[in-house]
Amino acid sequence: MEIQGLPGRLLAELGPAIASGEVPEGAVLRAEELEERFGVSRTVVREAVRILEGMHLVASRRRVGITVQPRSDWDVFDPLVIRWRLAGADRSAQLRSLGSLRLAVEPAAAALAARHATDDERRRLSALAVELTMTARAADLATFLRHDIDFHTTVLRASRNEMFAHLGETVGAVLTGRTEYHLMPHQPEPYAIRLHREVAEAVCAGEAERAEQAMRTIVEGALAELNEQLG
Amino acid sequence: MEIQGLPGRLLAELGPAIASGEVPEGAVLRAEELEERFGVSRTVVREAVRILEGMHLVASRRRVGITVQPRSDWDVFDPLVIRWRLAGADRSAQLRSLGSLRLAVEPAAAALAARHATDDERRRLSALAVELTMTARAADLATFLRHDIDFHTTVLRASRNEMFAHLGETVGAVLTGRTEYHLMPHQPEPYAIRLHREVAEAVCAGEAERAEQAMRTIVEGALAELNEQLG
DNA sequence: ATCGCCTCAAAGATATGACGTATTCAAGTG
DNA sequence: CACTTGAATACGTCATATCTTTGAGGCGAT
Repeated sequence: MEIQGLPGRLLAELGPAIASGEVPEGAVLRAEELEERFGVSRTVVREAVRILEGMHLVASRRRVGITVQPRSDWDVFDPLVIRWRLAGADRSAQLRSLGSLRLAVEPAAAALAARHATDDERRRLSALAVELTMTARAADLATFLRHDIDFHTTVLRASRNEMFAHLGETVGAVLTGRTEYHLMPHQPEPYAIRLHREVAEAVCAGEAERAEQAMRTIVEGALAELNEQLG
Repeated sequence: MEIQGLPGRLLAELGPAIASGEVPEGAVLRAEELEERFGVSRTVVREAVRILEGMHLVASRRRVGITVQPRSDWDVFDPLVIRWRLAGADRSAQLRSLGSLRLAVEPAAAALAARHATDDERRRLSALAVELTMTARAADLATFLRHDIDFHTTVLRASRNEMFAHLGETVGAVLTGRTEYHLMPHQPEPYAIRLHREVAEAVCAGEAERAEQAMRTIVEGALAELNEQLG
C-alpha cells in the first residue's frame, strides 16, 4: 500500500513535516539541500517531489525551488495526506471535516447497500455486528476497531458505487485515528453497537430507509462525541 | 493546474489510454519501450510513471515491468482520473457514480452553506442565480455552464468544509462533461433554474433545511435526466 | 515425477556528470 | 524613472554506469 524504495522514505519524512505545518506554507526547499539532508541522489529527490506535487502539497519552479503550497490546494482526499494530517497539528480540524463528509456519505451508502448488497455481504454485516457486540464487552479495543472498520468498509463497498467504496480507506483512517488518539470512550457505547446491528438487519431486510436512518444516527453520535472531546 | 513539462506530455498520453481501457488491466509496459515510443529519457518516463503510480493506475515492479492495476484500485477521486474517464469508454458509469456522490454531498453542503456562508458568498449566489436565468433564456450554453459551475462551487466552498470545497473541481468536471457530450437538454430546464434561485434565497435567508431540499431536487433532477439519456 | 534449491539474467532503482532552459534580480542605459 | 539586457541560479532533461530485486529455468535429491 505504501510507496516503496528510497522515494518512499523521503515521502515519509517530508509528507508529515509539511502536513503537520512544521514546514509552513510558502516555505521553499531546494532539491540539492534535500539530496544532502537525506543522502540520496537527485533521481530519488525528484521522484519524491513529483509525488508531493501530485498531491499539490508542493510546487516546483525553476530558479525558485520547491514551494510548499497553501493548504487549500492540498489534495485532501488522498489517504496519505489524511493520515499525515491526523498525525499532526490540525488533527481536530481534519476529524471535523471528515465527520461532515461521513455524515453525508455513509447514510446514503447504507441506503444503497440495502438495495444492492450481495447475499454474502449481508451475511458478513450480520456477522460483524455480532463480533462488535462481543468485543465491545471484552473491551478489546484493537479487534473492536478492526471489525468496526470492516463493517463500515463493507457497507460502503456494498453500495455498488465505486466512489463510496473508495471512501472506505478514508473512513478506516478516521476510525483508526480516533482510537489511536483516544478520542472515543474506552468502552464502546452499547447504544452505538445496537445501531450497528440495526444497520445490518436493515440491509439484510432490504429496508433502505431504515438502514440510512440508523447509519445517520451512528455518524451523528460519533461527531457529537468528537465535539465533546475537542470542546 | 496541469502537470508541466515532458512528464506532463507522457501523462496526457498514457493516462487517457489507461483510463479509457485502451490499455487493459493487467497489461504490462516496459520503461525502455516508453522511452523509445515517446523519444524521452529514462528520467522523464520514471517521473510520469511515478505519478500514475500515485494514482494507483499502474504499479512498477522489478523484473516484471509497469503493470496496469485493476480499476477498483484506481484513485477515483483524482480530478485527472475523472476527466480521463469521462473522455473515454466508461463515461456513463463514471457519471452515475458521480451523480450518487453529488446526491449525498451537495444537499449537505447547501445546508452548511446556509449556516456558514459569508455575506459575500450569499450575494454571489444570488447574482449567479440571476445570471443563470438570463443565459438560459439566451440558450448560451458556454456561459451558462460557466455560471452553473461557479454556483455549485460557491455553495461547496461556502459550506466551510475543506473536503466539500475540494469536490468543487469534481462537480465542475461532471457539469463540463455532461455539456460537452450533449447529455443534457439543449435548453436548460426552467424548473432547474428556479431551484437554483431557491437555493440562493434559502442560503441568503439562512434556511438550511430549505437549501438542502432545493439542492437535493436539483441533483435528483440531473441524475434522472442522465438515466433517461443513457437508458 | 515432484519438490526444493541454486544460478542467471531481465528489468526496474539509484547514482552521477553534463548540459539545457526558464526565471529572477540587478546593473546599466536612455 | 522606466526599460532593456545580461548573468546567475535552480530546476529540467539526457546519457550512462552500476546496483538490487525477482522471476524462471535448470539441476539434483528424494
